[in-house]
Amino acid sequence: MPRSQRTALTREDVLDAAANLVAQHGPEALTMRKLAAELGTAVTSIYWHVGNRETLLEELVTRTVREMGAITPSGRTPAQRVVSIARAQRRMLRERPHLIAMVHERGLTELMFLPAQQALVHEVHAAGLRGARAAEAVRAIEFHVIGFVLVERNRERSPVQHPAEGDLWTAQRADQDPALARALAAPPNSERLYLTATRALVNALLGQ
Amino acid sequence: MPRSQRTALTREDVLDAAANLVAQHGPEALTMRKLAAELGTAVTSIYWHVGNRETLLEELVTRTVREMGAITPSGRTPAQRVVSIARAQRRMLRERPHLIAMVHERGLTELMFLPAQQALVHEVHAAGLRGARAAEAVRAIEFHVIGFVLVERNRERSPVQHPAEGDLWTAQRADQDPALARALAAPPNSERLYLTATRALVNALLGQ
DNA sequence: ACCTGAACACCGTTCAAGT
DNA sequence: ACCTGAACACCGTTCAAGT
Repeated sequence: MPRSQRTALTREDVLDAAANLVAQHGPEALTMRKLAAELGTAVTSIYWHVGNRETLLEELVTRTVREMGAITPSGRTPAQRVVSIARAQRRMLRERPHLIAMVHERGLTELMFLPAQQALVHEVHAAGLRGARAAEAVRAIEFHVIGFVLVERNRERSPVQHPAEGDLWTAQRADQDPALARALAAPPNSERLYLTATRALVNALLGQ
Repeated sequence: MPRSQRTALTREDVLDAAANLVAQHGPEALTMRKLAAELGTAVTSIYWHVGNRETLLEELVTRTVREMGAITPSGRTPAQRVVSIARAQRRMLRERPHLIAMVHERGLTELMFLPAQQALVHEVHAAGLRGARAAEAVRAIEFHVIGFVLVERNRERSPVQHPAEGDLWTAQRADQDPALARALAAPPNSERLYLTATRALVNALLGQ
């Protein structure tokens, strides 16, 4: 949908159109020529507004980092509140896969997670951890959350597996445990797995 | 270093040169023209041997998957052996960052991890878990290992953080805990963090 | 201040032609 | 069976020129 010709092209117009392209089809779909076509202008006017492709992407990343912020923990115990933070983060991350991937690539994950990190510090403190030990717990949780979402995304994007998942697991291979073989042959229930793993880790770290 | 002109170019020559380029500078450094220059041939002879760029990368990925295999757990208890598997995997993954990233992108992580997965099943079984519960434990550990390495890589590749890490954390923000603030301001000790997090998770999952 | 087309140096890929 | 150069359709970017 080309933009109305009535008003002059603005930097915001360019950024919005670019964000749209990236959100829908990923950064590789953002070519300067496609973007120009989308906006109904010459390729070169884009350069006037945003410099070049790299700074354009950079700007989209900065926007995303700014947007990710509000964290409101819920639950009675510190452990429950930490788990609620972890779940909220996963949800937010999964809503913007392409943009988040770009934030990752540019090494701004840390900055993006600062608000959540502060909330985690608060909870870990409430659970009685202090100093270096508290810091390690916070980081272990952060790595877990981000790592899980990365792995999850990865699996979802993946094309058909070379050997289909089911073929890899037979009862013989699973030490004669057919139920185990069946469970490993099926795709994992990420929601449930995330909750189990998060709870296990948090409980172990907070020592409860 | 251009290859000797004495013998005919083989498919292996092409793959080796490509693997070198990718291992050193990442897949974006692999252009057909650079590769041809490296091999001292015309761009188009590469096509005769390997089809096109995509199948060339595909072949490198297949090689990498094949190479990652041998896992020999060590330790007395199942929990210790699981931790030893997790550590070995992290080491192997960190040795081939670019190639591993390509395996991830193509969704072959699962296949690559099958041998390790079988070892994990064995240990989880030895710890007394069965059926769906055992499967979930295995998967939680796998997600943890892969996720951790992904996050770690991510942080290492990252350029200078927009606000330097130290600036983000002051004692006020850390609930009046200077030691905590100091720990969060410094870059994490990944080795130690990995061990702590892995042990916490494994112990919680195996119920020991 | 904003927009334009032409031109440049790169890509991956195809193809007809050579040996 | 293997290799070649020419040509095509794409890129991002620069620049002098327009209004």
